[in-house]
Amino acid sequence: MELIITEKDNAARRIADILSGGTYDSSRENGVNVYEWGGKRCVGLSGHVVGVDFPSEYSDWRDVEPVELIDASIEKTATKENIVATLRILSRRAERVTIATDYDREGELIGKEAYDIVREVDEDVPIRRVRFSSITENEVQNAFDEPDDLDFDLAAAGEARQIIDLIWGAALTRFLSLSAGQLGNDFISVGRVQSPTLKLIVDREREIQAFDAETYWELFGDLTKSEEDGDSETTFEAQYFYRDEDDNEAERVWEEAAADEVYETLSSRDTATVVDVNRRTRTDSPPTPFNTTQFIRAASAIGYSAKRAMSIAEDLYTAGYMTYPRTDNTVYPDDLDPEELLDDFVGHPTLGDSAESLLEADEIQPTEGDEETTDHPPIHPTGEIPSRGDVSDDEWEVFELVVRRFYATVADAAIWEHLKVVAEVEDYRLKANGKRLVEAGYHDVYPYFNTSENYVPDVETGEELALTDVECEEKETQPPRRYGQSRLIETMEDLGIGTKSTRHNTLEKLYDRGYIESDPPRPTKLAMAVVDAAENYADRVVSEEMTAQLEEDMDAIASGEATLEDVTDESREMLEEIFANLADSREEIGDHLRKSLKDDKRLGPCPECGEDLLVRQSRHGSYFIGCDGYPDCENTLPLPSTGKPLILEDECEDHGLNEVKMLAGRQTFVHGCPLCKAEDAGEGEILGDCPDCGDSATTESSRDGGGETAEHGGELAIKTLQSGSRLVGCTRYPDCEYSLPLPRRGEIEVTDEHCDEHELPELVIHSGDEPWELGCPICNYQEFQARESDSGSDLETLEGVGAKTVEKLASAGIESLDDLTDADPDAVADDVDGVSADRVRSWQAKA
DNA sequence: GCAAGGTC
Repeated sequence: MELIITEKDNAARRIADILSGGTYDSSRENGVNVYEWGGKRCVGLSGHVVGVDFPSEYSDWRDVEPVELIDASIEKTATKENIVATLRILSRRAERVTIATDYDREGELIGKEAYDIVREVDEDVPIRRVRFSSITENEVQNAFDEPDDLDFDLAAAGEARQIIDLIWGAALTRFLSLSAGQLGNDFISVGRVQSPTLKLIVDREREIQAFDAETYWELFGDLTKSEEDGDSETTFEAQYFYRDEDDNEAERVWEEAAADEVYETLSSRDTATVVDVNRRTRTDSPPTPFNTTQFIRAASAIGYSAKRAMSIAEDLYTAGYMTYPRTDNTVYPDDLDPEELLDDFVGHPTLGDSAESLLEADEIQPTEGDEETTDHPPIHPTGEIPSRGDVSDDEWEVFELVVRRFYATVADAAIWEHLKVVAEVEDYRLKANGKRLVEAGYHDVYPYFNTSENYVPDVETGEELALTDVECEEKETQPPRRYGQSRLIETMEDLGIGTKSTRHNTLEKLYDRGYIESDPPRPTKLAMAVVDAAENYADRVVSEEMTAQLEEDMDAIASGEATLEDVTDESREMLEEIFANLADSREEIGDHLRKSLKDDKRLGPCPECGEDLLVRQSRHGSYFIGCDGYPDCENTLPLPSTGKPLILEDECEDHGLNEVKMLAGRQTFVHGCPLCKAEDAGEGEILGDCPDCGDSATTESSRDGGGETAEHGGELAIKTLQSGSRLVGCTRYPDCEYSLPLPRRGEIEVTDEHCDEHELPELVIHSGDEPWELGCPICNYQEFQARESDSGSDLETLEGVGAKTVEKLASAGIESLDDLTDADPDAVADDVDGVSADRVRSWQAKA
């Protein structure tokens, strides 16, 4: 029996299909698909099925000095146990093993990992390697006709990367996290790829912060050509320009006096003389085939985030509509026949016309990009077309983009005609740039690029044009723009950091770690501090140089010029040096990081004590705003219970607090100034005297001869607790614990109507469509208690048991705590929907 | 609970 191992299930199935001529049987072992035919079995891994890590004695961050990780041993452990187990079982019965993982460095390492697993089971079984760059009949057959051996040097190059990434990443991450006391979920991470990416964002932010706007002026005027018939005329806009010291054309005038002078001259005249007409045609070549980065860029131009674009591409790939979405290749393989692929679209209601028009060309010659790799073909449609009902609108839109990009790569160039007209008024010149799309070429089949024209009429040198509407606009230079996600991914590719499969994930990681926010991403104070610290003490890890050097070293290992040990030893030494310098600065770095973490949570001054108001999280995970002066100042403000708060740059004019946005995926919304919101919600509003300790109560007790509490008379106010729940409580809390419950959601309106009995205002809750009249909070609470005692059940005294659950339990014959303690938990779980046996046991324990 | 790289 021959065992064929591929990198992923999808590849296993397609190879089985090709080699068996479609006659394979499939079965599942340990949840892993196995394809079988004529003495062969084919199984797909899921990328890496083993990973590197330190032995368990290093796993407690506080017990281990980060520097110790540098020389710690490194283990390989199974990360996909079911797949590893399946591989072991299948290897036992194999007489030959063929490794058919992807044809790139990481594929070689994944192949080596499979090799090691097979070797543990069988020392002697022959193991060979096949390589193909696309899973097509030809390529796969050829690869299996000419099998090769695993390239252990290439795999070792990949292993060196794993080791270096782990040691540097883990040691520095732990150092920063420990120095700032940020453990658990909020650790401060550093890595060879994420940190240089973060530095890109931080550097741009520094430029923006250091930017000083400068004022300049630009002048415009309308030129009009009257046609010969005298009836029609054409007006177009022209802009003033001059020659700067380097003899380049410049439009911006930096001095107001100079701008005024030009303005005066231009507006005093009503004609301008054409002094130059320049006409040229420009060829606009069709775009090259999609690699991952260019695909993400194009998808982002039509509104998809990098993450969303990749996720849709993944789905379309799995469904068989397009090729593998993770590729660096921009050159179609020889065995892609463009005509054949176009044929697949002929007759399609929306995609057919373009395909048919492309097929009319005499010769079809696809464009090529600069990068030709062996791993996968550029992203292109497979020729399988989903029906509109099979895919979502988003999926269809992305699919159409991929199809049309393929169309574009086999289409003709477009031709533009540019017409530049220069007209003179005394010594001042005005220019107009016209452009016209003469041949639409590929734009006809790929409508994603801007093809807007700017019409400038045909004029001749010496012609007089009417000059009107001269304007002088005062403008300011703008700071550089933040990188957008797709621009970042492109820049990462240019710098050689990350891979086609990981770049978009790296951005997600930076969001998750609290380093960047919003889109385009803006770095947090923490991010600025982390980059600062790394620049000062470990600048290698925030520089793309580290990757460039690593690539060189990996090439040396792959070619046999160096060994894995040479490279990793040298890397360890460099990190040792870094730690030698870090040792004395631990506290200083920690202080800076901690301060920055606080800055990221700061909203502004507390209105009660002047310290800072900070976003905090309760033990239950809900967010609220608390004062940095706590426990001296107990001021808190509520935040909505949905989403994660993001502090915006905008400040509230009334309170000087930053506004807050709640991030909750599609339900994201701007909450605004939390103090305004709290005031709107009636927060802190005094409703009346406290019945337990207020004036009216005191009056009664004074009749009894007491009365010493008169000056401390408590009042009832609306309060929001840290957990987000609201209540009417006494202002003398904690001395007086009187409280009444309020609903968790909705805005509370305090009306002018008062309850006769309790002299408290009636409340109305606004949530959803219908306002709900809660009435006097005391009456409301009394009614609630009455209902509860009516239900006659003591079950509701259990934590987490509401009226609905009581009803459900009653229908199963459980009407009291006694019934519950006698019941069999499993039987209750069977009878009552949404109640587990464990939950019943926990009730029984409490009861 | 660390990295980056595969894959889902």
